[in-house]
Amino acid sequence: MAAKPYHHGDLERALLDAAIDVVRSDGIAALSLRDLTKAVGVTPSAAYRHFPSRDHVIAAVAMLSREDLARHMLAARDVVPARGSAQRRSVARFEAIGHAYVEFAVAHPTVFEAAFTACPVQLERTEDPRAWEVLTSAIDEMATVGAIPAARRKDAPIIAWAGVHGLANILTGAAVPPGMDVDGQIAAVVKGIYRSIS
Amino acid sequence: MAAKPYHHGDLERALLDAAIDVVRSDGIAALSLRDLTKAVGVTPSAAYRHFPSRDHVIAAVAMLSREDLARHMLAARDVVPARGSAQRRSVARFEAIGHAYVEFAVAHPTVFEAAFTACPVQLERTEDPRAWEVLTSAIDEMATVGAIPAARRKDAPIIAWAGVHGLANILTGAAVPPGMDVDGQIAAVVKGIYRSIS
DNA sequence: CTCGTATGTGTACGGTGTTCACATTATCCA
DNA sequence: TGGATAATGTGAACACCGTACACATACGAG
Repeated sequence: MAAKPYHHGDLERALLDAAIDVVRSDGIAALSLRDLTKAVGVTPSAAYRHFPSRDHVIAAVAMLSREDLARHMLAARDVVPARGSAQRRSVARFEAIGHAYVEFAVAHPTVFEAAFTACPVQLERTEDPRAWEVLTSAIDEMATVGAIPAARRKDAPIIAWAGVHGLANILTGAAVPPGMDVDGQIAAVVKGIYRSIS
Repeated sequence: MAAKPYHHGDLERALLDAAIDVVRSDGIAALSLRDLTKAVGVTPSAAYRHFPSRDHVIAAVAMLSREDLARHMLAARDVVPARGSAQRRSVARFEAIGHAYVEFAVAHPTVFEAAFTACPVQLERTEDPRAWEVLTSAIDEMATVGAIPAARRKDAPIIAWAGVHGLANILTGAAVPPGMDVDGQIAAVVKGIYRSIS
């Protein structure tokens, strides 16, 4: 094995992995190109062979974080038991998705923050799962099965999205008193959303 | 008049004003101490006589932005006509507050972003209006007048807050298609919130 | 009037993103 | 197989940033 090959092999992937580590532990604001390249054992300039600017790597980890969130939602949805009526089951799947959204944010606040960070650079989107589509498809399920009235179907996605996204932002914000019943508030909001669209 | 007095007079206020201007035009991320002090006509070090660090001025403009938002909500609430039943009126005031919250975010996205920016420094709060209290007091109004059932009063604040805050975050985020009916979505969410808590 | 204190200046340090000429390695084509 | 050519990493440099510290200046109380 060569002690230090001149070429790294897959520097882009290594930089993104290091970036995700930084985001997980210290948040997206602590992301520095120089630290990343140092962690990977490479010169700062080397990063520019793979990313046009720091904003582009931020955009990349934001997209990866969003996919991570979407995967958590899918996993939570697919784990609800297939018992009960079709209506009750579709509602249970929808509520599982809502819980997963907020719980992911509470469990990994820095990743959630990174996922929706406002970055001046836009990335062409991939084919990976997106949270919005997971949520709307669950709503479509409820609609076709009759768990929510057809008249509510049009506004249901934005109502549901706003509810879970808002709660997630609030709970990941600074001022969350230690004694607060987080699970209770999540349940209240998710139930409230269903009440609003049914 | 002295051309350039050695002492500025009220540098703290001047720095905050300049900071608010920067946030309004370029967002909180573009806030630089050196730019601020240059705009005011003073040396960078001078800022440290009034703020311990850049994070403290960010925290200060965040607080000012939140107060700005709260004032908009109050103004919108106090402008609803005093006609109709007490119940209808309390609901109209509540809905006006919700609309004002989201519309402020859409009209001044950079200020809204600054208002809820996660800053590592905490400021002791002032006696100025706070959005959360404006919203909960409107809910209390509805409850005492009978516009919403007493059983829903406990969870109503977090449901309402999550809804408007989430929608505001979504609409100020990057991907808002140009043809989207923003006003329609605001109305849908505000109506949905009331449906959820009534 | 004088002295202490508040406020602004000048200079400097370490860190950052970014650029560019150059060195090195991989790849492909004759 | 060998040699051009593209891909990738290096090193030094630039401009900018937040911050610290010694010093200069102005205000206010006694």
